[in-house]
Amino acid sequence: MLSERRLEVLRAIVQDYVGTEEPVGSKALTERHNLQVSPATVRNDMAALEEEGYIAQPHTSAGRVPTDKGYRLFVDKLAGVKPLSAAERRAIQNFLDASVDLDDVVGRTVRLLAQLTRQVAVVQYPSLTRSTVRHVELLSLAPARLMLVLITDTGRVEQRMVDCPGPIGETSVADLRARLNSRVVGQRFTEVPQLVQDLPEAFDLDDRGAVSAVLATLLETLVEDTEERLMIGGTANLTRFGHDFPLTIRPVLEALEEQVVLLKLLGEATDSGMTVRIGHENAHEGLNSTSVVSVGYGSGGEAVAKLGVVGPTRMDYPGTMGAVRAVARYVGQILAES
Amino acid sequence: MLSERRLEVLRAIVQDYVGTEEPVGSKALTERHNLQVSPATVRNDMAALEEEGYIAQPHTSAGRVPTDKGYRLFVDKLAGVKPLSAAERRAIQNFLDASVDLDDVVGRTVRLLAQLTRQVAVVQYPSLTRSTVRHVELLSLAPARLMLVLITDTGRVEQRMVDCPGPIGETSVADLRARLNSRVVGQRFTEVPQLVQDLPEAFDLDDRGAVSAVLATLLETLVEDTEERLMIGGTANLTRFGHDFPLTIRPVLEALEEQVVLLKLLGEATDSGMTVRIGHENAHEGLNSTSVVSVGYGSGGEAVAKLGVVGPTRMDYPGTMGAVRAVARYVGQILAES
DNA sequence: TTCTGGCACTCACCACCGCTGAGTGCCAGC
DNA sequence: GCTGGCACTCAGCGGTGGTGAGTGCCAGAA
Repeated sequence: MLSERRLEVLRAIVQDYVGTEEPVGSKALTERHNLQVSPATVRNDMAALEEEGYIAQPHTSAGRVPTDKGYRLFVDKLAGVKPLSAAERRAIQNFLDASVDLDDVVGRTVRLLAQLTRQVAVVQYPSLTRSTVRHVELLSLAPARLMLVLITDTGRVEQRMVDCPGPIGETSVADLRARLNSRVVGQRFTEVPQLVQDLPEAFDLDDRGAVSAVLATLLETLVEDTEERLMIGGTANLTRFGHDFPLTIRPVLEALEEQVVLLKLLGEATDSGMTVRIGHENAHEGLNSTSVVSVGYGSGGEAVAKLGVVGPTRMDYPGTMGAVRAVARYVGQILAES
Repeated sequence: MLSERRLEVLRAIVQDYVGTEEPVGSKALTERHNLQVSPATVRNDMAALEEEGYIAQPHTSAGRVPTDKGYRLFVDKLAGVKPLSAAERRAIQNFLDASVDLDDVVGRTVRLLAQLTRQVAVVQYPSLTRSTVRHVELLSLAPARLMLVLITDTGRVEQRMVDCPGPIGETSVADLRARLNSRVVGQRFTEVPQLVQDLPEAFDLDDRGAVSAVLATLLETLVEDTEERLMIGGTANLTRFGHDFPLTIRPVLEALEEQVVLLKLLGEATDSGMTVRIGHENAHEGLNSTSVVSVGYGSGGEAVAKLGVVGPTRMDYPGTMGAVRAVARYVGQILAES
């Protein structure tokens, strides 16, 4: 087990390295943090920390740099979450309060997160799985063509074309619309299938084909849309990544363009707490030199989606975690109000 | 006026430079292109071209590099648009045909363009200004709260909350819905305001407040949504930009995050032809070392929105223009079908 | 007039060299 | 277990010289 002082040394190394972006040596450490011991002692501690794999030297005769394992220990044991200042919190609230619709909420959240953390921000649109149906609308566009519009309690709207096997009259459409709504409004997506399965039986034989087509499209929309949409922002912050550019930044940009990768990234966060994945803990290898801080947010007590930031492993963890948590909290409030 | 051969030399310089990314010298030129004259002659021509500002030397004793003015001449006079191969065209069509909804069409288009051109792609969502109304839907959510849903012929759906000054009955809502639709369906957005202005008069005094609120929101939506949405992709291609990285790429990433900038960028394209803006021709200074190739696309004869790519001034113009034009054409087809 | 071969010149790039200084590991002594 | 001292390592920096691609200019040929 590492002594108290050695942990203190590790903390100091992480803080200094994050600040200066340069390997930190024993002398500088004793000067900047009042460790009350000599550089030589610190060197011994560093040797021990290196032995255990918490820090590493880029090359002999250079200072030490934290490893992924070192950051992990730092995040788990040594650092808290740094709360935002009152002014910052007010600014967040004002900025988000000005949103006009769901797209705007998400867009603003992304910009806000990117700006606060000076990193790349990722925000998932509120999930449909946990959402409930607010309204289903059916419109006749042509005799055998309908448009289905689904509106959720989170303010999301999805629409699909439905091509029916045969024409369906306006009154039948109205009837179907009414019956559909009376059954599914206020219900969770997951419960919809069983609630509508016997609907075709209530209609004339002539119309059943069309009704079935509508239901099929509806169910498909519910399922398909569980694949969430995302918005990302602040990619310009990647330029602050490091000096050895193209190689570092490229795989990250590529990873960020793949929705699937991003969704997985966020997906691993648990509902309750914040998740921090450091360097190689990220499954995707393009993100091996990045850390991801993510958290769920929700309108009620439950999380409906996730948001987070992607940055270099050398990031200000307490500050980033503070910002992510605060933003998630406010977005939740905004969603609850609307 | 430049002689035929000098134009030929300029063309050769552009082609070589685009291929190798290195300043091109007189000897290499005569070897790679069969110019039928000696390097010395070419040197004289180069001196003349430089005099006129079409090419420049990064430093003495280096080869020549085209200037923005040189590229401009190349694009205007020396290069055609390189059509895609039959296989490429088939691939485009197959890929786009698989789209399920508008978001998907735009998303696929962006990915396609980025992949074909190996540059950053920007696609504007079909504009509402030129669109027509397919349907307006009104839903009562609470006694004095309605939801307004607007569906366009391009498949776009917008929804807004309407808070009415007082409660409005279900029959009045249905009446308003019917009247609204009978007046505006099939009409252009720009014509809607005058078509609905006298609607409140058809209602009881009790309901007029609510009707006015609905109309106000509708008109607001029409106007607001002329600010288009965009989708961008292929940012990872920026890493192929140049060697002197952070400085080149950063302002571009920043510019790409600002919707306003991008919209202006595309906005300058004329409806009919393709627009190529080279280097300093772009108003935004972050994009001074990039070229933008853009073109309008549309479902009918008319352009409803724009799309394009952003890349280094040193880009393969004929190929890029070919890809952009082809993609725009197919997207237009897809939109016309749906 | 226009093109060509020849020639001197320029200068970015690269490899090499030695210096400097931050940082290290180890050890003997407190 | 901590400290001061000491020898060692090595990335980074600036200077140096050679190389070669590329140039401009000029005199002579077509």
